[in-house]
Amino acid sequence: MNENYFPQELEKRWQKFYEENDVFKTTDDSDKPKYYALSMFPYPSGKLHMGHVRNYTITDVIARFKKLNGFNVLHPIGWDSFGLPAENAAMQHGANPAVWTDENIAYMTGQLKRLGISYDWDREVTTCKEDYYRWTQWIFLQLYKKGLAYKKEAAVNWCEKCGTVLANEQVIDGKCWRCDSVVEKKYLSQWFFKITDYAEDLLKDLDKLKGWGDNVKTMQANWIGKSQGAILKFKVVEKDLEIPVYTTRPDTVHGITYLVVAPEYKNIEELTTPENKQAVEEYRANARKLTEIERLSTERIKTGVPLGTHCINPFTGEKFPLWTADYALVEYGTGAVMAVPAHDTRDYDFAKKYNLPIKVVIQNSESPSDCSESAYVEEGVLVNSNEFNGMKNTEAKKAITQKAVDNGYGEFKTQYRLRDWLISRQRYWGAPIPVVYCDKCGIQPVPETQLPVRLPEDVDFSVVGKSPITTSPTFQDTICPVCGGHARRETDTMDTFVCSSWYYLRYADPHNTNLPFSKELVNKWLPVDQYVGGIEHAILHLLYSRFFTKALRDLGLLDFDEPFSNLLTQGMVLKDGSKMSKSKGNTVDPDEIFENYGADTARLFILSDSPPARDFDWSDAGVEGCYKFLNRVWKLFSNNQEYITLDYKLPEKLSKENDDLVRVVHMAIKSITNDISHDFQFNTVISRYRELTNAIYDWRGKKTELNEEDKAVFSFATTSLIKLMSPVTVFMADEIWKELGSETSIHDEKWCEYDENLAKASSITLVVQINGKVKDKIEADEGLDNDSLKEIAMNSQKIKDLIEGKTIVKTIVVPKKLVNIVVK
RNA sequence: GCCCUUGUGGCGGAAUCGGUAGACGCGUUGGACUUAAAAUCCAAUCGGGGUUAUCCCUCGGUGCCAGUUCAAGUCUGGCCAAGGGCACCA
Repeated sequence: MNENYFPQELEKRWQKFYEENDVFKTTDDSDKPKYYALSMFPYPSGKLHMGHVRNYTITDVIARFKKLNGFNVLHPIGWDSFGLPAENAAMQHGANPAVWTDENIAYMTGQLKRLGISYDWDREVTTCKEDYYRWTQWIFLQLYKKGLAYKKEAAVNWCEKCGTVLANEQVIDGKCWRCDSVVEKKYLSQWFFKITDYAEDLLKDLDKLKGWGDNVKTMQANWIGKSQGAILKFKVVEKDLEIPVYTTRPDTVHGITYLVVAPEYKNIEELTTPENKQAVEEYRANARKLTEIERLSTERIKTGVPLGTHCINPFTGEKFPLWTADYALVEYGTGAVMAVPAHDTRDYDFAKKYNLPIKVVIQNSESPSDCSESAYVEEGVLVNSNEFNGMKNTEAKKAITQKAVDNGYGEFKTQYRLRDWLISRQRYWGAPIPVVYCDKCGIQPVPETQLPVRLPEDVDFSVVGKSPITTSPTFQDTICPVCGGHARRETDTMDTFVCSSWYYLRYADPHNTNLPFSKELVNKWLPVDQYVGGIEHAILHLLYSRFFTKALRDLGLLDFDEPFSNLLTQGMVLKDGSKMSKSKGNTVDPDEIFENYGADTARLFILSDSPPARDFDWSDAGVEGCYKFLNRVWKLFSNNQEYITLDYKLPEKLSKENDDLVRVVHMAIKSITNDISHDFQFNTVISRYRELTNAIYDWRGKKTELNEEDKAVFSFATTSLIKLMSPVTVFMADEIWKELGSETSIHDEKWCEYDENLAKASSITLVVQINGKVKDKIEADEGLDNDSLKEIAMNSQKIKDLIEGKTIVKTIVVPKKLVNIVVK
């Protein structure tokens, strides 16, 4: 064994060995219980960054730990490989996106292997390959048949820079999630998935996700945005029309003083009188020009114009005017709002500005407000509300809605904020949407037998302002599957989030050529036992995947409701207090770390300083410290190889110091096992490695000669240490194991077991408190009962002096730990 | 405005049940080895005060203010700050 640790040489050797011997292959037929560990698959951007390293190392340690504990572990990887960067690179360098993507995948695959992640590469899934995207298209067709995929004209989010539409989830603060440019509204006919059909399911089933953090669950709940209220219908005086509004405050219905429709409201022209037409047209044109950001700004002063027409309040018979204002949103509720200025702050501001009446209908009985200064939005009792006067407003919500239901001008209504998922993209590098447009038959799905609809290669990537796919001379012209006549292919491709919404299912059955996956295999491996990835996917990917799982369940393709039982959202990797990014120039290249210190040091360090869920601050000194520690472990073995054997036998009876070391080992096994299995607290796991190493060094330092008993104890301690470290420092562990004479890999060993009786010190430190303050510490035997502990405490000279002349009120004894004497 | 998360030394962070606050590491300081440096090893390291025959004693201390308790980083109530999410959603 080399005296010194040379990770560069040994890691390369082991990597080659693992690859040649296919050691991480997972079989479907095993008696062992299954465990599915999954990292969010990467976009093949070119190189791994430290966030990847952290993500994959965490999952790898979990996978390896489960394998050592007797599970049949599925730990796959793949590539989320459709998307804009490949296309942009193609435009800039004239390269084909497929070639660019393949090169990146090849390089990053090499990095993952260097990092020592135990993937079953046989199950690798690449979303841009035909054998994958044909099934993405197939799933689209199943959703289409079920009515869950549809095309409609709508105001959609348009990113000019990316040249495509975006889903609501991809618009962050009015800006594109990818390129940060301001998003505009456009009216376009686009493909949607009907995720809103699952709004209630997606919300309700969050309760089933015990293994998810509350932060992610509340983010999803907020996004789904359920609210309960009523639809109330108001007759228009001047026209034979009815305007339905959605409200969560039917209790305030007697306080309506005007009604607002959105500028894009469908009947707005009909509702406008000739005298008001010009002003309304101008207002609407203006509203159209505003960006989403301007329009949604809460600081902006509310504006609007009257339409000239009126509605009747069926509860009071009162007539009130109709207005249009852009604070009413066409896409939420019915696009119309009943305005109760007295009890809604937005309506209040608007009414003040335009001198509209304010009518109080809810009051706090103790301190009535006339709403001359501000709206009263708290709970209270109804006034000016006919038969409902005196009723609590919480009860009135129900009673008033019921009256509307009974009289045919209203209904109870649950409303969600969630919108349908816009999946069309006007881009080349994605899975083509498998439909054609026939001049006679209209929209027709491509028959399953004709899948995949291949991406054309005869395209011009240099075009500006349209998708390269439209430049193909061969792609668009096709034949209608129904009538055989001329048809055009859809040129939009699918959002890459469609591809990533089912990849975790494909891993269960990656080579299936008849179906995306067999029901049997997907039910066997899923749900994912542990999913690990970044918090940035809290809504996007995780919500879409949950939707897909539910939709595929309803299609009869699988039998579970939720795809991911446990979710670990890892924190960001920071350097100097901010997120590592190329623009800030504070990135650390994993290759450099592999080169200088080896992958084991990288793995150890990325787990060592923070718990996985928290942000991790990269420090060069920390890397150095981990490298030193590995050297220390290495030397423990290289300097003592002659005393360490794998087939040692611990004698029954041990000397005191040997017994102590054995106990330290058992304690380490216990705490490491607990820390990994409970919260994946790898930072404390690594602390235990260091403590155990320190304890072994201390023990060794006291011995010049080792007798047979010593050698057995030393062997037990050192081999336990390296086994405990093996999920983290994978190469070093295998190398040392081999040097110790093993024919088989340390990764095929069983996890260390501990004896509860030995996993504690042979003596205890009895803490003696007076009035809750520590006054003395006394070494005592481990097995003493409470009375004996009390006696020991009372016999302490120090304690005797301190309680001299005082009255003992009572004495509390915590078994094996503490005596507290309460004195006056 | 609403919701979630987090507040512990110079720093990252430990601390099953309420029971020794600061494990482990980084950094710093001192020492050993060395011609010297690096590496390595040893020791010290929350703050104030006392005594300094360096071993103790004592007080304070986990964002702030109260409370419960023999005992609170941990439980309860009320605040404050930071990070994140949602938001003219009717």
